[in-house]
Amino acid sequence: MSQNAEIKIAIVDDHLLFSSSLEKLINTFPGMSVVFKGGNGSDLKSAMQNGTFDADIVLLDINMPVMNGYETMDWLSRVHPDQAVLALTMDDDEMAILRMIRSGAKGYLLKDMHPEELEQALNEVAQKGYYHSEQVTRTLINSLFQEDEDGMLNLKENELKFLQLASTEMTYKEIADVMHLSPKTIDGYRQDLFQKLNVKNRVGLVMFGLKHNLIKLH
Amino acid sequence: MSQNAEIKIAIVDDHLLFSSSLEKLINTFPGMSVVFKGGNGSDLKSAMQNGTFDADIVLLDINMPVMNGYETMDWLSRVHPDQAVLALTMDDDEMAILRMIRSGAKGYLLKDMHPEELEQALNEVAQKGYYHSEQVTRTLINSLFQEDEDGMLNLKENELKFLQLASTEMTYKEIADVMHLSPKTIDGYRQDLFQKLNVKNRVGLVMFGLKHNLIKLH
DNA sequence: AAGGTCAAAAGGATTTTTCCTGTATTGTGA
DNA sequence: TCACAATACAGGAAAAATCCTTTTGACCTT
Repeated sequence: MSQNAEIKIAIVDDHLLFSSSLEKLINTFPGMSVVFKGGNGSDLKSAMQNGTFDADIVLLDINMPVMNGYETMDWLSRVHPDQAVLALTMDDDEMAILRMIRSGAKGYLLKDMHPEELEQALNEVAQKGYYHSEQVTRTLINSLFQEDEDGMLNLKENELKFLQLASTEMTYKEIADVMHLSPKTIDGYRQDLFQKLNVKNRVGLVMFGLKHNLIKLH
Repeated sequence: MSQNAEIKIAIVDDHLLFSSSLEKLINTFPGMSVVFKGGNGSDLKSAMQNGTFDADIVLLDINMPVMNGYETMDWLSRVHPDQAVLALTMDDDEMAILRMIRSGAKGYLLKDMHPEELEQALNEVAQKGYYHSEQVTRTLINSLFQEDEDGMLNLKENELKFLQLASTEMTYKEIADVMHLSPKTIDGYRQDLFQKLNVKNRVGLVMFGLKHNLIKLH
């Protein structure tokens, strides 16, 4: 992206009204234009695989159906590690921010930000390669002082799956069946997670999972 | 609002990026313009009490801090019953829709709608006084065939309080203490709610409460 | 080969949740 | 006043969840 060329933006967000509106807004920013809109990660993936895709910056929503922001970010950092991506979401949840940054996002934006800040963010990413708002920076610094926060992110495959099943009405025995594991193993996961996430019971587990977007509201 | 005058729109949404973007979009619709933006119900209330407010249609988000869509709608239908309001939100939750319609909203829009549909909705409300998308209409018709849906809304004071406490890590005995009731009474509430809401256990209760905005994510 | 780590699983016990049925009290309309 | 519904509460028991400690087997390191 040379200094004088237009900055080309892609928007990936399942709320059509939002992405269409955002497109209008961005098109009013000098030197920028929206060249792609998609409703989920799969749309973006298809476009990139078609070869028709050519955006400098991807604005990526986190909460989407089909292929959400995390999955999309993971895929991008594997297949197109140089693609600049700005995560764009409603909540300033600490783990969500950390997870996206870790997966290679160049910045993290909140939907209640000021439009001017968006313009600034897009320009900075185009020039400097990254952008972090005060808000996000504060969150990141915060996390440095929480040594245990680290353990929270690192849920293993099975622990995450269990966590998600724990938010259904299944008994642990039924969860064990579904996961093809012994009820005693499930009990082990449960116990580990209680300690790791600092909760007292299954309800605490569910609330934690929802708060940190590990569980969807079925 | 005469036939040839501009339709004046107010947007109430806590996500500044969204409301600013939406403003740009709406301003591209012929014969419409945004005359007010607010971040929550209180902003709207202040503006209307100042007398400076003059919008034909209010686009009202439901999930907002400080004064949310429900509270705002209730206030509006008391103090300004003739103000046309379109609820605008992310989720197509049945109870949310019913609650807004009941409070007097002229229509219910989803944030993943097509921009053209928004234009159509705004025009219809300006002319006919109401707008209901197929999606919402379907939901409403649906609710007619669910006789018990009504019972869902009608949670008694204590049942609601219990439901909210059930989403904490307290045991039922502790909940009983907090509510100054016998554990056996709490057990009664639990049993009634399980049946009324058609869930199997406490996790189901919590998920139901969250889905229908009876419980907040602490 | 010995030692260490890790995931899966088990034994065994306690607490909590869940279920079903039944009672006492109170207010309310016929 | 009597019947009825609603609410708070109780007894008793089965099922599920929770807790704590150990074992097993696979894999890796030294």
